[in-house]
Amino acid sequence: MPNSSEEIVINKPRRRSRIREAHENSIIRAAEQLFSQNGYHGTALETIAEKAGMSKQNLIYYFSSKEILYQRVLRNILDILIEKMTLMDQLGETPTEILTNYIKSKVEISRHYPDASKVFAIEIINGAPYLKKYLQTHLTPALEDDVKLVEKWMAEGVMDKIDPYHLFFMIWSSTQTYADFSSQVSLSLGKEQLQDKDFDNATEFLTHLVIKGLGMR
Amino acid sequence: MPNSSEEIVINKPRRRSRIREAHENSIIRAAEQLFSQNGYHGTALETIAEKAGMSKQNLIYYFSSKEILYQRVLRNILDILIEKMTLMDQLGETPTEILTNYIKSKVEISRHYPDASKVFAIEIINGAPYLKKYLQTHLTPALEDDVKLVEKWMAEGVMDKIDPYHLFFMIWSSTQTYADFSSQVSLSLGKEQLQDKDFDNATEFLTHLVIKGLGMR
DNA sequence: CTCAGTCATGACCACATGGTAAAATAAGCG
DNA sequence: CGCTTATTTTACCATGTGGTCATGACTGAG
Repeated sequence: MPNSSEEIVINKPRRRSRIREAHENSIIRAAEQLFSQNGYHGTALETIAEKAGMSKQNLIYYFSSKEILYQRVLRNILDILIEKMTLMDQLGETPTEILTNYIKSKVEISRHYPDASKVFAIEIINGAPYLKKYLQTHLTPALEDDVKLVEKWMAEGVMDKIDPYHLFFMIWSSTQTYADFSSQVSLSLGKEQLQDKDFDNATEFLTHLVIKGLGMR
Repeated sequence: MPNSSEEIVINKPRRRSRIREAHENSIIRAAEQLFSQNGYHGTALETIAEKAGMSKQNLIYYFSSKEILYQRVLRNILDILIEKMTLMDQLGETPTEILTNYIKSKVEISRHYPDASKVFAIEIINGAPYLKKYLQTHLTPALEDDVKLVEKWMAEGVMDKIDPYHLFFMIWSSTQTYADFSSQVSLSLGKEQLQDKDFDNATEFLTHLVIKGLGMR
């Protein structure tokens, strides 16, 4: 139980000021967008600062180095991805429902966090220098669990016997493509930008393909 | 009709010397690898030159600017991609055979040109600043033809009625992922590097999924 | 009011890097 | 050999940019 207020307040509570919170957010948003368009080295701190509405020096006040800012951007999207990355976390009773919701979740991420998703993708393409360790400790174990679950389903005869790993690779890639390769996708569809309807169509198609392709239901 | 030989030979034939050919090749190889790992801005000309075994100034002698070199790298992989990009070009009599070979071709590209594929991917992620026009004039029309072919198959009842565009997006993304996201894939599989067997498994899985998922055969 | 800590700006610099200019050397060819 | 063209090297520079330093302005709690 807390003591009387004036007691051992050695470390000042130093609450995150509202200004700091707001500015860090706008910096991260700006950084996501610029990093995703021009890459890490192709983006100048001054450009980010400008987009976030402040001076470069002020930006450095909030993020003491470019690398730290970059890692923060990566970390942000990773938290989102990890959270929805596991089959277990999906609502649904039957395997079909679970898989359906899994696909849906991943398309949603592409729809709502396209810039961050692109930064993540580039990082992976570059060989995941910053993320390798984190992926090993967080993503891989979660994937193992999911694989086991799928194998259980296969043993129970509710789906075809296939290589579960490649199933996940396929779902990851074909859902993320609506963020990462959106320029190619929208170009192919003859649109300036992807609409909600397009994401829905994607979800529907992928669900159909996976469920039927695995002989489920 | 040509006159006697010594007359108007203003433009010398100037055949591509063997040295030039060889050096340009090694430069492009080095550039592919470095661009794919560090991006355009993250790669110094001097680093490329070093990897190609020559001085920076000599590299500039062969490629007069960094941008020109980059476009050449892009152009190279694009030519390969475009060549195999169309369903029409696939061998095979039946729709099933054609689709199977299509998937196989695309996985082969990921297997054999991983670096170039990554450079291409990053370019698309960045919004395809250099490629937009080229994609519009070359890729989109080819895709349209393929879509029409698939629609014909659907009309003939040999496959389920689905959105053909998303089918192609799915095939593109899930085959390219074995090049672009190879670091994540190999990490997930617990390997240092992908083996031939992994590519074969991927092909087999994707083929199964697509053929069965579309109700073909 | 005041004053510590937060926020913001201007001046500046070290350094990497793309690119130029010119001179030197090697290769092909009559 | 002698001459032209192709290749390579040496020296150099202009620019962009990440980051430091010192200083000033603002703000809220006591």
